[in-house]
Amino acid sequence: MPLLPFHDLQGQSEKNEEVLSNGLLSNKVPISGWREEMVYSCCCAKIQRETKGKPEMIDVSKDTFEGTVTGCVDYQKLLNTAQLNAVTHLNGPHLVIAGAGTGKTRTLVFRVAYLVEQGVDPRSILLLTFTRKSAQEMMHRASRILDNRCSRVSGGTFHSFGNLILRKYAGTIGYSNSFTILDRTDAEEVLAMLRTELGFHQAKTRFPRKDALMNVISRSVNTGASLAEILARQYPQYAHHEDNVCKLAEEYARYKLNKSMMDYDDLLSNLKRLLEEYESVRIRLSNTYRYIMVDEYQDTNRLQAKIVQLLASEHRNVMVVGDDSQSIYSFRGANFRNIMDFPKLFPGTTVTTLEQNYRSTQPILSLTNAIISNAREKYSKKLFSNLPGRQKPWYVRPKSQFHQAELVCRQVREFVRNGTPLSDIAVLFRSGWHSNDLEVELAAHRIEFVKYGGLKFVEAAHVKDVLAFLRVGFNLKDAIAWRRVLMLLDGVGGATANRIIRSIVDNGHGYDGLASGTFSKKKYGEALAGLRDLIHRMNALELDLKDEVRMIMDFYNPYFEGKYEDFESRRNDLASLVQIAERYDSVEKFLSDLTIEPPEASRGNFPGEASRGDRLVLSTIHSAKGLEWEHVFLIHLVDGCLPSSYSVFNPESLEEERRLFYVAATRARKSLYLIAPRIEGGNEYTSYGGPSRFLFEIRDLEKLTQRRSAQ
DNA sequence: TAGCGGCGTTTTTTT
DNA sequence: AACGCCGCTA
Repeated sequence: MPLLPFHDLQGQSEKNEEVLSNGLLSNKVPISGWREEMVYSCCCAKIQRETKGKPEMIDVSKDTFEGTVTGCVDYQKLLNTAQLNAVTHLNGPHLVIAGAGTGKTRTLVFRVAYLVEQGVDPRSILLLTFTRKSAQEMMHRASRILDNRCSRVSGGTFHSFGNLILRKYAGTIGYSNSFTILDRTDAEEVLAMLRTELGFHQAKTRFPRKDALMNVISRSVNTGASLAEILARQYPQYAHHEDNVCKLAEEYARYKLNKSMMDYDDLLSNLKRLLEEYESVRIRLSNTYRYIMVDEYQDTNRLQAKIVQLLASEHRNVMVVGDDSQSIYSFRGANFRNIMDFPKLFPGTTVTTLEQNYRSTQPILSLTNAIISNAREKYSKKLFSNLPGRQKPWYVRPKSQFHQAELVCRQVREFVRNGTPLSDIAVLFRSGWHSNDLEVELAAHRIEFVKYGGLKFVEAAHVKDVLAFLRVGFNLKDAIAWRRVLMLLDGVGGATANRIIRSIVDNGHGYDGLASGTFSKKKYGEALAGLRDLIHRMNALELDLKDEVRMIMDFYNPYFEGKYEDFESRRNDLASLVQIAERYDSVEKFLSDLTIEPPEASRGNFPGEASRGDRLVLSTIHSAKGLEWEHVFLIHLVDGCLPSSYSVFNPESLEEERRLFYVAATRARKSLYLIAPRIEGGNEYTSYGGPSRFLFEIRDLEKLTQRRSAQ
């Protein structure tokens, strides 16, 4: 079953529960749960509880607690002073600066429980997190501390929240509520089309490429800076195209509105516009969500901050949590200074700083402190740990990438032999493809793994093909999906696709435009008729989504086999897609979820059930955010990889690369491997070969790490 | 004019 | 693996 992140409050207030204007419930409903009957015996990792007479062991190592049979959660015993201070903060703005591993999530989880225990309606708590998964996990953990009421908290990402609200209020801002969502590639495609249509591509001097255009426009939306400013700062070589870039941006906005499409940024900017321009909506939403919490606040941008401010306008109950040292999303317009500006946005903010680390041993912490101490700008926190363990991080320099892979495989096996589950070991790297050679080696050693980050399976061409069929059925005007579908047909290229789309969308013929006389005589006429038939069948009946997808697969199959040489291996992804579709009953939710919050595993891993097994974790550092493992390998610690060669000419992005290194190293609980292979084949631009400059700059590297030969 | 296949280049990170 | 560029063919 798809876990839908938000519970919608409107009209759902339950009997016996009246939500008062302060967000508290007037009647506390007696909880029917295990809490009253549990017999507990608490130890470090497990407690035994008894539900209706059946004993059951549950692992609460992350949220160990000692409840009393009748009473409440004993917060004082379970939290340190700083955490307790944040958790029991009730009203007004509050900022939590939480260093890596200091119990940030734990604090949020307990605060949810605390609020609920104080009688706050869980549905009026809005928990905005970086991924849907972390929201779910937090609610789950809160449910275990208190009871099931906690699972009714509203939670998810800014984008999914935007989608939820906009599906309801699209009409208010002049949009159709059956809008489709463009992912990054789709959005760039639109820009490329418009650029050609406006004739900008044949300018005397080179006009920006589609990805650069998207960067500029997106950055402007997310930071509030003008296109001109961003062009001047980031792309001075295109500054003279300013007028046309502005025209293109306007055209792009108009196009999306006309065609009922929103890109990722629109989910935020339209939400902001809705809240800003329609007071009654703002008041209603603000009264619905009386307690707002934002996780990973260091990675939010100005637009998101503004949304939080508007949502909180009626009560100012906002708690944000973050760590400026872990800000790694500046390419999305985030700025670590945002977190420091929070008190300015909300005068009267109180602050808690969490400094005791509960994750890593002191030797690991000493190294990570040394890494971040080289940051140009930071707000000082001094992390300390009381965890036992004297093992220093290892520093290894294998002879080649191959030796690096060998080393990891061997060491992983060793850990497994000593009883560590594979899933408690991770290999982290800067870019998706850095693990390519390792993946081959792992397969040879028969070590199973899941990979996070890099090319996601929803981004694979064949999966996008299938989704495009659903999209044109859902939103007739989705020209990008039309293009994709039409160009599958023999004899149809970009130009013909455009003509057909014009007939469907602009001439108002609708789906019957596919069968118009001009096209039916062409060699693709028959294929078009088949397509029209498919869409009619899809939309006419009350079909299950699953059946729609099956029909699409049947139609698509011959094109699929013709288009991809390796179609046999790609078929797995399509099977996964069908599996996921089975969990949904609405096309809209299926499409939105896949676009906004796709299954996080990459292509080739079966998303969903299959990924639950005990597997080694491979992940980009970005995707490893917020997670931790017993043993962590950091591979490709080579200049040009980390820091990325793209960042080395810009001091600010270089600083961010250092924070990335810091985030990666702070994921480890017991052991950490820094691996810097000698890499052949670098050029003067990438400057591959040497160990990362971030290693050289650590003053006591020799003391803080142990050298180890790769053999 | 449009479609299409071949070839070389290039890969940051993500909602 | 995907994109841009080029030249061949209908």
